[in-house]
Amino acid sequence: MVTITDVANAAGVAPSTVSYVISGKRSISPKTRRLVEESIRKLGYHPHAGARALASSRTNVLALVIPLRADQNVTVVMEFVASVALTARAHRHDLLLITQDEGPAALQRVASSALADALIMMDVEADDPRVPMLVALDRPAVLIGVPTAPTGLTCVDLDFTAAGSECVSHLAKLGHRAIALVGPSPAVYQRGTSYATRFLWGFEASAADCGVRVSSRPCAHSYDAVSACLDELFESDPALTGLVVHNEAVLSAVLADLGRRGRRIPADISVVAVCPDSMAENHLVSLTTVAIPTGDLGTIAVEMSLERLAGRVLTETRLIAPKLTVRGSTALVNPRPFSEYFR
Amino acid sequence: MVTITDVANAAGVAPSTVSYVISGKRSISPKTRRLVEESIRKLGYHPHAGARALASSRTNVLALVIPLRADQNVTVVMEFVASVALTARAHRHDLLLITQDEGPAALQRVASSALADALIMMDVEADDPRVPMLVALDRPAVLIGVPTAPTGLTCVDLDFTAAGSECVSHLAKLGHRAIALVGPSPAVYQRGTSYATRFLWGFEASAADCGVRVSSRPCAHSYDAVSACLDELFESDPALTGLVVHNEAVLSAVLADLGRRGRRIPADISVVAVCPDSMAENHLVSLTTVAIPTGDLGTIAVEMSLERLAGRVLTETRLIAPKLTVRGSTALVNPRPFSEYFR
DNA sequence: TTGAAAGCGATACCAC
DNA sequence: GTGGTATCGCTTTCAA
Repeated sequence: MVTITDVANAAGVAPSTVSYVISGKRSISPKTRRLVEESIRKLGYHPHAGARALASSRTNVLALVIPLRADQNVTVVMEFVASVALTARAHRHDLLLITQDEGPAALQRVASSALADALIMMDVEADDPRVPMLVALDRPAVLIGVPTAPTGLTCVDLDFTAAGSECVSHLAKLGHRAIALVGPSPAVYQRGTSYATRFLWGFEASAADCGVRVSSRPCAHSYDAVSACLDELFESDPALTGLVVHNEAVLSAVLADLGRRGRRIPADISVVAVCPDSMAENHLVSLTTVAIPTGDLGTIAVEMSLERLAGRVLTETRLIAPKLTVRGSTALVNPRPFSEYFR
Repeated sequence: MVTITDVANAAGVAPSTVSYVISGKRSISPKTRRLVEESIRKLGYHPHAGARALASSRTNVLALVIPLRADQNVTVVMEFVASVALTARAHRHDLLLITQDEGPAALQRVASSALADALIMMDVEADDPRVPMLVALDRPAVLIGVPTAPTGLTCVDLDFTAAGSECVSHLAKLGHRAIALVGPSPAVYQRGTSYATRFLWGFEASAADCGVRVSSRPCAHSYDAVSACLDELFESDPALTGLVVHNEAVLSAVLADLGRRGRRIPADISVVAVCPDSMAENHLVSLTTVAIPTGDLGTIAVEMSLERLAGRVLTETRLIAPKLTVRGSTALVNPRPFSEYFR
């Protein structure tokens, strides 16, 4: 193993000088710098992470806590992980992956054993037992999502309330007067994962404002569940012409089932999907979406963590404004045949 | 911060004794053990990971290198990550996530700076530049996938050749005589990711054996690409009655497009999907699959890494036998109307 | 602008 | 069965 002393010897300087060349924490003569940098390259020196952590109480590692549920939207999680990983690396940090199922104890463990400098946690539930733990910990933490009581933690998320409104008002502007929501799986609501409820608030509030009739159902991810969900929605409001799908996992099943029912998109029914933009073109119809900005969320989460690590305390809940992109799955409402209204 | 000395003082023993209680590397009297364990609990002691790594040259961290491409099968990656994470934790190890785009240098960095004890790498390409790097490193490495020259590295993967055969022979047994393969995206073939070619070998070899006619096309993940791909396949062989889809990302698009063409599954066309079993029920039709055993692969990869860390050298390429599960998307070939054969 | 040396918090060897 | 202590490789204070 190549140590800092090896480098120092090769360059004919003291170990501390090598350390300062690397950290840039004091001025170094150009000549010394060149000498040291060359030795580093020549020897292929990489500082020992453990030794560094021990001496500096900085690991340069961020811990990311992710959900591993099957009923979960995999794409969102993956894109988010990607974004966090890339941003972290851009700031010379590495990523430690923690799975949610380990619960609060894992956070404790990671923080107390100095495995990471800061924690980023996805998929926060309303009354999440990990939140008080995070607060008790001495490390900076950033939440993706908004718990009932953020108690000083930094949060970042899509403004799901605004997103819900946006979906309804877009459809309302196109003349739709009966709209339904295919929501996340029942389990998501049961856990009180806040984005589900926040979206629903916006959805319903906007419905009142726009004077449209709305209904909604959670929806599990099996095809049968999707089919049953649509059955119920159409039954409760046969005049439905607009559908909002806030459940990435069932998107293609919803589209397939609408096809099976002979409902053409967007001629018979308009569909707005809440999902990452990267999914918009993978279906039979190019989808009008309200984007889940996975990339931005990841980047911001990392940058907020680093801000806090740098001592800048920002007790902030940052909600990102939704962006709706019109594509091929929404259109002006199609006046229905006379007969359908009076049967 | 609670240190080992704090615990030692609280228990009235030497720090080394605490260390030995924790590691179990020498016998301890029941009384001392109880005393120490109590102090540990009471103080909430967690050993400092960096200090431990420095002293023992073990980090208890595994590095996992994953691909982040959009054209990639997200579900497979996620399930695999989950399995690796869980197995690692079960063996008291943590997981450091490395993204593939950082290339060979990242592996070098992680190994040389002692960030992890061993490396697990997914999505290995035939002539992967990271493989020689991995060989040069002093750390154990396990590959998911099989490069052209494993040069002593431990590899584990589904036996994709056998999987390809299995798909064909299942369909052949049902009487299908014209079968097509919707393959991974062209990019996967271009990169020489070996599972694609291995599957194709098995697919074509078995076709010869079973006396069936086969054709195949790679397929990108946009709906348009899927549609074009099916166009070509049906054009090159209008009598097609069996379809094998070795591309999880386009599965639902394929099914949707078959629907659009008026081909019923399995009445008009049988479909075998190569994907994790967890995806079998999410579609309009319950899918006959050859499972990608993400869970097993992850578990085995971790256990092999730990074996090598324990000094047991197993220069082994382990291929897992495919398992085909019959569900609702394959059926006995449907004799086509006379007219279709002669038009 | 540079060097010497005292820790950081564990592990594991050597004694007893 | 237990304790003392050198050691791991780096950072950072103090001194020059």
